[in-house]
Amino acid sequence: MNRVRLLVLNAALGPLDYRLPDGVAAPAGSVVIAPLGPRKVTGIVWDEGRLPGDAIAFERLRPIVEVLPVPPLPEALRRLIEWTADYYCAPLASVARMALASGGALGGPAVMTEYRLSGGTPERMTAQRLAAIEALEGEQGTIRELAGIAGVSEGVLRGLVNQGVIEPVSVAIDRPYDPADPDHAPPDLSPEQAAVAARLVAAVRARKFAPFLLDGVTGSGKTETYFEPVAEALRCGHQVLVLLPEIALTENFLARFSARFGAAPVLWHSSLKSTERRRAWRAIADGSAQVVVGARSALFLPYAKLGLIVVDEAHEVSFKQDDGVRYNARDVSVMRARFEGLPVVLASATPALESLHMAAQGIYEKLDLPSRFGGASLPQVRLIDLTQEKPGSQRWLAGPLIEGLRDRLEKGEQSLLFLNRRGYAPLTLCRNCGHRFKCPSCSAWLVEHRLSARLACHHCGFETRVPDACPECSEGDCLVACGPGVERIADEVRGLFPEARIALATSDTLNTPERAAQFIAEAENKAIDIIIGTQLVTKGFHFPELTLVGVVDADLGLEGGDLRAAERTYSQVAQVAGRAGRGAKPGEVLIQTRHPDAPVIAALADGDRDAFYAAETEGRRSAGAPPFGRWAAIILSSEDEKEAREAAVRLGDVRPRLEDVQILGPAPAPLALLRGRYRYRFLVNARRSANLQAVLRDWIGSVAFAPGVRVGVDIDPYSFV
DNA sequence: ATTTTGGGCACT
DNA sequence: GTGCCCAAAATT
Repeated sequence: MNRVRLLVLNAALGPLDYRLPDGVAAPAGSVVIAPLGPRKVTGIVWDEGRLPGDAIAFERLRPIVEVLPVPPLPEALRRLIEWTADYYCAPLASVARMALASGGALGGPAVMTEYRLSGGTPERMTAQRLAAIEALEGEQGTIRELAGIAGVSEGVLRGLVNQGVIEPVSVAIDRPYDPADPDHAPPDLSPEQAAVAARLVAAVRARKFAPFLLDGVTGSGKTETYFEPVAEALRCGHQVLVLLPEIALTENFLARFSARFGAAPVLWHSSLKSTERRRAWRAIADGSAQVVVGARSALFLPYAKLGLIVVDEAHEVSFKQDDGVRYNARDVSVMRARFEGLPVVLASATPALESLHMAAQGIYEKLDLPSRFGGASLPQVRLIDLTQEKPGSQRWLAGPLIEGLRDRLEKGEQSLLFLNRRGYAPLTLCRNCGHRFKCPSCSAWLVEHRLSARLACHHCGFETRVPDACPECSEGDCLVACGPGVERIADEVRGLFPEARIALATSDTLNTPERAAQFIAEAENKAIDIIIGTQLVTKGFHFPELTLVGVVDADLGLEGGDLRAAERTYSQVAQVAGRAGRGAKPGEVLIQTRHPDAPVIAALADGDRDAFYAAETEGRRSAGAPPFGRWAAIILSSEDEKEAREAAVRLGDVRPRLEDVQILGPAPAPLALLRGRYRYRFLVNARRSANLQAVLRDWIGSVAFAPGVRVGVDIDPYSFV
């Protein structure tokens, strides 16, 4: 019986049965077009018996329209899609959509028409035609290209096409990628690196599930080390996926990759143009893309013959996707490796507590790189107690930090100031009436950006010009900036050291690969004295002349009190501190704080990572937080405040009463208004004995919500907004 | 999600 | 009866 069950790519529809026309084959995983009412939808043929649904009489089934000319999604990927949907309480269709992330690639190889001589002769020969025929011997290209080669007009060639002297040929638009050579430039590894590399190379050869935690201090050469198993996978003819947290700033990584393998990797990220996306998707699906370097969305692509996954900077919170399907690419990577039977390497200088716990349990194999490459030493860390060393009014740099900057300027060395706050000031108010500038569709202040003369909401992208007068009281020249952003710190540094060459490094200033490359080139050529940056500068950079790192406000990340605040602060500061002293000269790190005794800050000062992890582990254990228990957030949102509140109350009324699941809420979410939607939140804490997902599905499924209400489930939430 | 259907209601 | 609006049902 040629009946197939389709997973249609529409989150609101269940699985649907169709008929396969006689003579049409569509094994599980095939991507097809099916009729749905008057429309057509894309669907994936799913394994028999794995999608629930009542069998419809065969006579009533409509036939599939078309089987698309792409390889069927492999079995391991189908299992991964099922696991992800189940674990993160997301619709299967939403997860499957991520695998088919390129609509354009599904239509088959994109072709264009080129032309070449057919060997015939025209009825009427002219001088120009003769010249063209002689010049084009052995050439092939578009009419425009051939006209250029032959030195005749396009009209002459079109005439020859009409005569059949020049014939059209279809060629694929998507050119193959340059091949990567595993033996292009083998590195000179330290014995420590070589031992780790050898272990990983052996795992690649074995080609079975093997999770590794590569724990290496900043500057230990993790990248060069994991390039060796990448090379081995290439020798075996397998594909490699390298996940990076921020694809925006990969210049440094790409340069190192090209130097090692003699070719650029295949890139995958959300801002690929549709033609690049199609080319990459097809190469990934047919196996010709050897090494894919991508953001988290590259994880669900249909690799034809994957042999290794590397998650670099695996502790990074940006691996947690917070819109659409809320998955953690670090965790899903391990699951993909399990379904595919592959080694997976989680690399980090400050691993997530969960990862260390898995290693301690023997589930992950831990590989250590405890010393810096080339004999460089780890930087000296010193705290500046802001309650003792007070910066001036409307100033944010304390005396010792200013002295440190002056010292480096005099020695011709570089400094880096880190503050994780874009813009000039996080809050603007009117001195006259106290009006505060607030986003119209979020409960958040507007952040002043002087470089663009705008007030911007960092949550929804709302922007407005900085007004001349207060919109509330109409008083002119009355706006006051409150608090510092990196732009304001740059102003302060400029005032202190007018002669210093200063660079702002934020997602606003380094928003294109060209600008990022230029920044890196200038920093490497010592054309910059002081770098002032956000989050963006905490990872990946290697500037040998950088000897001072100043953390402007180490307490910033501790505010808000979310579950991972301490860990995030620790890894952020440790990572940015790791930028110092990577060359021959030793580095120094100055951390400004109002809480020098807080366990995180003290651990950073002492360089005592184990103490921090031990304290954090105990905190997590007593809070029932991962890895000892599990958290989930449920967000109910609606454009109508009352509708959202009523939905939350109704859900709260039918909450399950279970011994091992505790439910807090509903309460207005920390961002009670986001992008024009009012939000209420439940927090769910479950012991490991509970089947958290099943409890949530039953609970939420028992309530019928108003049409305007959206229900979002966030398993293992990171962002608590 | 998108399209079709059908009920209720005002108007001719 | 007819047109119109909105909610509910169906889509395989």
